[in-house]
Amino acid sequence: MVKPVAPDSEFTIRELAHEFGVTPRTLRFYEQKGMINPDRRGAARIYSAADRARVELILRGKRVGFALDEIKEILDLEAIDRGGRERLEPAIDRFVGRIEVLKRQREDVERAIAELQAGLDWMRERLEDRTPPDDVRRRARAFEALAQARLDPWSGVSAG
Amino acid sequence: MVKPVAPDSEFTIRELAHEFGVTPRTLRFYEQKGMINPDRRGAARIYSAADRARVELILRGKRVGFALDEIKEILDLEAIDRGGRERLEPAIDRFVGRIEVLKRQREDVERAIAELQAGLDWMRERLEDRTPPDDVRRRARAFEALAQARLDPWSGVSAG
DNA sequence: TCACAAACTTACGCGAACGTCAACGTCAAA
DNA sequence: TTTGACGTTGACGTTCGCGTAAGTTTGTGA
Repeated sequence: MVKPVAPDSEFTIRELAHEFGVTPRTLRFYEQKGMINPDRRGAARIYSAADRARVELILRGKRVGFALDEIKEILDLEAIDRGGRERLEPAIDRFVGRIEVLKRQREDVERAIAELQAGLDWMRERLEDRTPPDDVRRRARAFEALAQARLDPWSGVSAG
Repeated sequence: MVKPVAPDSEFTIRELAHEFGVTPRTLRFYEQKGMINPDRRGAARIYSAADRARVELILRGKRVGFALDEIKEILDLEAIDRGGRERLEPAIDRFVGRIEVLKRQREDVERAIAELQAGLDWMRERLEDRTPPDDVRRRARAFEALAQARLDPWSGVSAG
């Protein structure tokens, strides 16, 4: 899925944009924000394998919900490293924080998948014009309750 | 983490907003978009347990990257159901699509966690003023390469 | 040498998701 | 009765992540 490329590879802006399914404008925008800085051949941008890798990380970062500024911070690890201990320590803290956010995100994604799957099963039963079997009903209960904007009395409420 | 509440619970806008870490303005905004419609006591909004559950789903949907309009569609499952087959089928397709997106996202999150963890280990070794051990170096290699914006010749490139 | 595609810069625009006033109503405590 | 705290409805402002011209330059093939 992620093609490895030779480290001496070079790409035009259009090539790279097309590969990642974005527009050239997007890559220029990232550059303007200081997230990448490709070499120039004349005025034209020429992207290296490292630039390509950075773009890849930027886009994955976006997909998991990070803002561009946050991704930039991650990419600036090099500068942090050269800055010595006083810059390294808070950076470590922020990294730890980000990882925690991601772990929560992982749970959210799991739950969202389960919820959509429950709704999906329910809809499919309806499509077959059947009354959903009990297990499907159970899994879809929360979803159905949401859809109907009402709750059965105390259904599924565990004490505590 | 997610408190279950009695189905006859009621909440003011401020209570609910505070519980979920948003502002009242946010809840009014969702209502204006037709995603919730709490009862009124006079002019004041009064939120039920079902409303609360919907808000919960909205916010989780947001965290996993759905747009509000998409979340609205999910919440409108009831209307879809009452719409009969011709509305149900395309809705099922979109649900399937959303689930696929989420599964890809799950992979992205895993990779992002691994990357940040690699970067973190690397930084911690630097902080200890030690040369990171080989395994850490290996895991952090891609990250370090990004940070330094250069790549060792053909490192880790599996022929393909 | 000319044409033409593809790059460039500059700059304004836009939709999403709220924030932030402003101006007003309501209700309980002092 | 006045003072707040909390609620309401507009309506405009803001930030993010680019889209979209407009006009210019650069490079390559005929």
